[in-house]
Amino acid sequence: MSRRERAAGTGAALKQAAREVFAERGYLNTKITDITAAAGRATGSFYNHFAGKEELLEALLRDMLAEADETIVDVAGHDADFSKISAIRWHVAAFWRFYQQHLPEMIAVKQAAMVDPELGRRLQQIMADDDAHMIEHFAHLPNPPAEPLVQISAMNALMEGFAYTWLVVNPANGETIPDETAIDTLTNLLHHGLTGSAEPPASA
Amino acid sequence: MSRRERAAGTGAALKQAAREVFAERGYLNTKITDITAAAGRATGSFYNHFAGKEELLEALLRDMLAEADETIVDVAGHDADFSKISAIRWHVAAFWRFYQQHLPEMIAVKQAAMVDPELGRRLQQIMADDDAHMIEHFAHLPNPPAEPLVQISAMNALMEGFAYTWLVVNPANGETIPDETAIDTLTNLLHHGLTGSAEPPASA
DNA sequence: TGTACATCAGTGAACGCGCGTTCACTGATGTAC
DNA sequence: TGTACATCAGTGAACGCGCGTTCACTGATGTAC
Repeated sequence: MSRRERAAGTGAALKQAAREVFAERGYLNTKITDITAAAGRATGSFYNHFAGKEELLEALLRDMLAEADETIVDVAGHDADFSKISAIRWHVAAFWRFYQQHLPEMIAVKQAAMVDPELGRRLQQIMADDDAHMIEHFAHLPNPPAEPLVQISAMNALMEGFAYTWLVVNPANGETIPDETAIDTLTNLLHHGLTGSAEPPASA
Repeated sequence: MSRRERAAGTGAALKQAAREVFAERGYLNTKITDITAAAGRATGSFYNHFAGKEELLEALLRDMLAEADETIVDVAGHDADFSKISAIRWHVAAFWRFYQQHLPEMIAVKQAAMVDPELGRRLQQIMADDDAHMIEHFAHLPNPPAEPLVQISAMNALMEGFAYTWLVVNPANGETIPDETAIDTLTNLLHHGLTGSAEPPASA
């Protein structure tokens, strides 16, 4: 095995170990030695690969976004017309799946941003693309909101907070929710809430 | 000045200083010496009053809840019928005001619970009363939700996340929102979202 | 009311733990000739 | 292909900083007589 391969392997092992340990006890409660121990490496090895915990997190986020960019090719089913409940459900489901797949990163980012506002600001920059994407969707609503950014922040607050509650906090206490219930709940709230819908209730 | 008075004064000064400094740089980033310095006392004085930062936070929360119990007497305008938008608005406005008034505690609790799940669980216990209160409100809806606790968690996620964004994060970047816009946005989303309303859009 | 001792809130320097970070060392891979 | 040296990933003990916590001391209030 070449040096490069070995180093790449250790780097990957550290990242994978970090994901596990972040999911288990959170980002802020994780020590460097927790990560190296979980990866089965010596303490000092960590610094051959990352300048610190924050840089490792940034690497994880880069991986995540790179993967997301690849996956986004299969956007079959994407529909920009948010007046249709199916379009909203599609976005909600995509978000829910993404959050599940990247639970360690979601937890870590939330905790890190809370302690380091500068990081929070940088993340906001990255997410601005998504916001722009959402604004377009809002254009299809029967009565488009006067301040779409406020609507979007509400939408994000709802989805992220709900996902954090039901995919992080409650499971730790043994409470879970079926994916379908979660997606239905969010979809319903957003559909009626955003459209100010005149449709009849979904279920009698 | 008697000893008791002096001690009470220092205790109050420490709590007040903690509130200021929590609001300014957050709970997790606050050192004991930050609090004592802001209160104009010596480091050691802190431990005459609190066993540590967490106990101080608990004292702040007790104060907050005690105050809330007193204030709750003026519940004029309270209406349990959540099918009416005015009832929802009243609750949203009360929440928004409460969050503003207790910003330091809200920030601190959010951060502390994130690092200490046990504290999170205890807070959940305390908030269970509010949830029960909300469930009653849901009974008035035209189509009461099958799982009210899920609805409530969504409602809480939305309100808390939105308040945190617009009262903590965004103001730190110079972005603010008028209270009325915030309350309108939340009210609208919840009203239509919860009722699955058949009412016409609020604004043409 | 006055005096002598006890108690206590407050002080801030010093202590010590936890943990991030470093560094001299090892053994294996890469390179030069 | 073989040998000698260079480089580098990995190791883990040791170092040192930051910060929570302690503690001997001070001066003022409380108590006893």
